[in-house]
Amino acid sequence: MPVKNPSLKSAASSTVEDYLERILELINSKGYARVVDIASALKISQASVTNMIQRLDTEGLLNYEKYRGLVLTTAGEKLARSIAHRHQLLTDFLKLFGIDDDVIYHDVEGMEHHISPPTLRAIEALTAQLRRRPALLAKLKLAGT
Amino acid sequence: MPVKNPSLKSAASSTVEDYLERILELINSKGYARVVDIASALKISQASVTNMIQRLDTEGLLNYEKYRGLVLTTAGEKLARSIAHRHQLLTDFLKLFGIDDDVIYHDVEGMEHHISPPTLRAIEALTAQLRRRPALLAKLKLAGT
DNA sequence: TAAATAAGTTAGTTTTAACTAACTTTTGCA
DNA sequence: TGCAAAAGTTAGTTAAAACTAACTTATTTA
Ligand SMILES: [Mn+2]
Ligand SMILES: [Mn+2]
Ligand SMILES: [Mn+2]
Ligand SMILES: [Mn+2]
Repeated sequence: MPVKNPSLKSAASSTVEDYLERILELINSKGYARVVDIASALKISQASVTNMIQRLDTEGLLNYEKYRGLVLTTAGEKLARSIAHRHQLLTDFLKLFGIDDDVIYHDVEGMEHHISPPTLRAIEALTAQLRRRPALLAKLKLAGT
Repeated sequence: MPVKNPSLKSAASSTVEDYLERILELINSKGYARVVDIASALKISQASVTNMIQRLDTEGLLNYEKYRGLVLTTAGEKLARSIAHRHQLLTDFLKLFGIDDDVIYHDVEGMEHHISPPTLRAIEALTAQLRRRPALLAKLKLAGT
């Protein structure tokens, strides 16, 4: 079921979003993103990664030099950052409830691609409010046992 | 990106979940689910629906008699109900924030397939608590302008 | 610095879930 | 009752995104 995702300006597919997210993460943590590391982070083959990188280059989200390496373009970095930010907000929200980190990661990794800006803003504001209400959160955690 | 969804006993794909959800909805509203109505609800071709119905029959989620009609099996109905319930809980949650109905529907339709039971329980409990705190909700709605 | 290993690429294949076109069955109505 | 329209089915095609196998380029190390 190809559900269109209008949540970000340049409507990228879930797949593209996950690649960009991983690439930015690798650049932030080690300074560069190699094919082999992207592949291992996404648990897919290097061949698939090469293929996608070439596509992202074509789409202007990164510049790629064969066999050498890649850098995100301004557009690519901006998009990657918004994807990472959305992931973080959703994670922060779910962390309020004492859900297992693995479960949170799994759920966020799937749902993030389907959250529109209005919904994300609501969740962000809600998270901020809930953080100021430990009593309410305590009640919720009890309910979850 | 084939993200496995362990959120329901018999791990059905997002696609299967959407079909079952539509089928149950049609049965609830008009008493039966025809190929042509499932197709129009999901905005896909009748041929695709026929194909999926045959698959769901094979998988034991419904009984299908060619050219005649279908009924959900006990397993199929149980699964469909849990899918519908999850959809409802997520909708109830997002309705708290004054998000447009269209946006809510779109987001829920996508994210529902990636919400694990613990996350769903947390959201359910949170919704119940927030309903008792109109002041907090009012504050959130202001933030969203 | 040459051989071995690691990394990256290409070509072709697979899977899933759509699609269209042509056909069959059922239903509704003159 | 029979025929046209609606509904449903089949067969073959397409597209996205994965895969494997074989190949090329780069890096490491003896
Ligand atoms: Mn993510
Ligand atoms: Mn993701
Ligand atoms: Mn739904
Ligand atoms: Mn859905």
